[in-house]
Amino acid sequence: MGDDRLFALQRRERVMDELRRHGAVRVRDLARILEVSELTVRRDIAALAARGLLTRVHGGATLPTELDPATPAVPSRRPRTAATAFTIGMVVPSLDFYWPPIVSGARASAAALGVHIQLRGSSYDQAEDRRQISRLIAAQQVQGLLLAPNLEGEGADELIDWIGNLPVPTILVERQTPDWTPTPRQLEWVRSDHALGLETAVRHLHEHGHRRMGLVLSKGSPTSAHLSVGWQRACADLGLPAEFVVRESVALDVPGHREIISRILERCRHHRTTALIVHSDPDAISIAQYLAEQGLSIPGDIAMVSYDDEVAQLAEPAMTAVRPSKSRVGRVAVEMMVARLVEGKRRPPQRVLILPELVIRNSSVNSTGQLWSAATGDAAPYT
Amino acid sequence: MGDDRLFALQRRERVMDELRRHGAVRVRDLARILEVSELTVRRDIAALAARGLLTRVHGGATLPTELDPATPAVPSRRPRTAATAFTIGMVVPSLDFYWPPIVSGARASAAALGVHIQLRGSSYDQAEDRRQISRLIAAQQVQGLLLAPNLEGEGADELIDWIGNLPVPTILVERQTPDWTPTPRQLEWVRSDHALGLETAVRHLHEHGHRRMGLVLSKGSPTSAHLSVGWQRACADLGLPAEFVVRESVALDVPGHREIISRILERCRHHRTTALIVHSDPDAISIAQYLAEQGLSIPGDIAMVSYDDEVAQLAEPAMTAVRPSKSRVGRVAVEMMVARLVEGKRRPPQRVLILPELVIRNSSVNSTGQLWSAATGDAAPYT
DNA sequence: AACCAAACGTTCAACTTCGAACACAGGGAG
DNA sequence: CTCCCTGTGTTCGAAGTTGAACGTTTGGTT
Repeated sequence: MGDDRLFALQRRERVMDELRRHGAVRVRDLARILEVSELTVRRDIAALAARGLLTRVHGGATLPTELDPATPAVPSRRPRTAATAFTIGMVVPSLDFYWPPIVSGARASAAALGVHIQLRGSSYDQAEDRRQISRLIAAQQVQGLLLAPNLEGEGADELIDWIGNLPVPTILVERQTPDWTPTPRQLEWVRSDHALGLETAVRHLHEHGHRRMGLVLSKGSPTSAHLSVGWQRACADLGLPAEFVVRESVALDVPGHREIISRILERCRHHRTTALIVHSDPDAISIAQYLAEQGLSIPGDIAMVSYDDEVAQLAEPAMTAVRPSKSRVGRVAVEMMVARLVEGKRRPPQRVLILPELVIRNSSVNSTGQLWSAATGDAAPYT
Repeated sequence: MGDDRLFALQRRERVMDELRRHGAVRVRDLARILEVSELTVRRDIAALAARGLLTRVHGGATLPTELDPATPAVPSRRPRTAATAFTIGMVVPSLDFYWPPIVSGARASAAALGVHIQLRGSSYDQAEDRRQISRLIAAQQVQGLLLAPNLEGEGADELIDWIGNLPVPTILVERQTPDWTPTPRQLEWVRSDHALGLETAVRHLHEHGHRRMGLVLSKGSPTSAHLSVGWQRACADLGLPAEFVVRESVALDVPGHREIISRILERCRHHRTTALIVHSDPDAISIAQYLAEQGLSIPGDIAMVSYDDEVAQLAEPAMTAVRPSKSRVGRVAVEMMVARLVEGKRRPPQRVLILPELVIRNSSVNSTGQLWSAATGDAAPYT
């Protein structure tokens, strides 16, 4: 095709381009610029308007607007279900550990917004992640994907690239990409700010006089990396030694957990450590139980803060814990996806951090302090 | 006849905008501002009133009210979630530079959600920030605050602490605190990811073969710090020299801008620089103009990318630009605040990054590339 | 209560834009 | 090669938009 005329589709793309640049376009101007008749331009505009990409006005078109007289004045009752009832695919690495609150938050939000969720469990394995995602795509049933693939190890970059080129929009959940991704659009994500959560714990203990702390991390959890970052940052800021880190699971069901805990306490004595931050409630409870057996008091001899707050309140004494709001992560993920599906490419990519809360109970400050803290808790700035 | 008159729909948007800004409008004033007859304004107002977007009154119109005699007593009106009609205070450092799109995004979102916005202009000065914020608090009229204080220089930490202890919830807009803040709750914020935006520009130029680039930053803009971060990061990742950075404003209204530009081009020649990224469209346009005068072609001799995309499309050639969606920042800020006000303390703090888009025009790749880009644009993952 | 100026609505006219009908060109399938 | 479909252009009556003129209503003032 030797002539420089554009294909219809290209021309419409240019119309949208002009529109985005100027906010409004005039049929007459477009006809001149594109070197086609005004009627053709009108037909283009009509086609684009039919897809809701712009709003027709007498003489041209503007960016889509609520004032569009073509859309019914009062959508009145249900702006919800009318929205073509989206189905969102969700692939999480585990269905019985860490993820249930996230999934349930997502489900609740989906129900409220009138969309469906197709859930797939994967393992913490990239090949399995891909298989599950491919199946969802192949079924042609989902308009968007919430993913939590394994991004550690070798194939991470390639996997990110693959995800970014899937034919439906994707949002990563509890995962973070490098800032810049080589994908057509920058990937979106929503995750808990675990680093900040851990920092909050360290500073809480620091405020109550502790100067030597230890950190016990669950082995093999993707959360550990973030916790480690927060630990380093907090210790650096506060001028604390950051070397006391143990990477061992010590929950009651781990064989040999008593020996590991015993070694940890050995280190505590040696370093004069007065506080421990423990990832995962079961591990914290296990340590608390061992301490009790040894006749050591919490928080008198050792203060403890647990990270996760699933069952921390069941410990004896009730355990101060950092609580990342997992259900909120699921909820925000669904809300973001619905917004993306409704608004399409007009919506710029977003990335959201959900900040964990510190729930102060009795394992970190003695109960008089607890009372005080509860009192001021109620007097917090707003309700 | 370059008809610069607005379309009817745009005019009506302006009417709604004025209305949101002032709470009420007069037919006479609108006719003068919009440069149409009063009759036309009346017709617009009548049309908007018919959709329930405003209430007609003798002489003009006001925001919709239940007292509107035109509306029947049937409560089948819009989704007036405003059972409690929140008022949100907003303090921005400037009312005529950078901030108007953010404010207007916030206003539109507020109107959609049925809340009011009280706007205060400050300067880029902490004392003035405090005064404006204090006034809003003292008036007892606002239930929440969107703030963009100056957090550079001495008193930043103290100011953050002060803000965190205000008696109403606050959200920072286009500002970021240190990760951890010593406030009762961690501060929330929403901001453009300018660093990522700049990184996108660098990588775009890198993809098209440029290996030596320069960065021109507006002097004294709070955005510059972020841009500098993105520049360092991108150059480090790509293995490019990162030393060519100029911190001078070179817009046409800066005295001596020609000398500065001339020195910049001198450096370009010396370093064999083939691409420039320029913060702020006016500065980029100014440089483009100078290049044209010198007989240098864009992008042939020097490729250019502008940062901000306010007027980049008006340059000759139309300028490739990074566009941070400012209106979206305002919109998300209001949505976050309303969510916070509705949900109270149950809602964990959130922090949101809005990612800028790269708008590829003709100053960075030659126009054959444009055709290609338009064609593949249609094949984008989703619509 | 009477009055007046401003605001409003109706009607008509000038002008612009829209779209239906028909004609024509070009590429792909049979 | 022909047929057919899609996309495009021209013409012309229909429909939409705006503003001037003028009579009517409204809100406030004397």
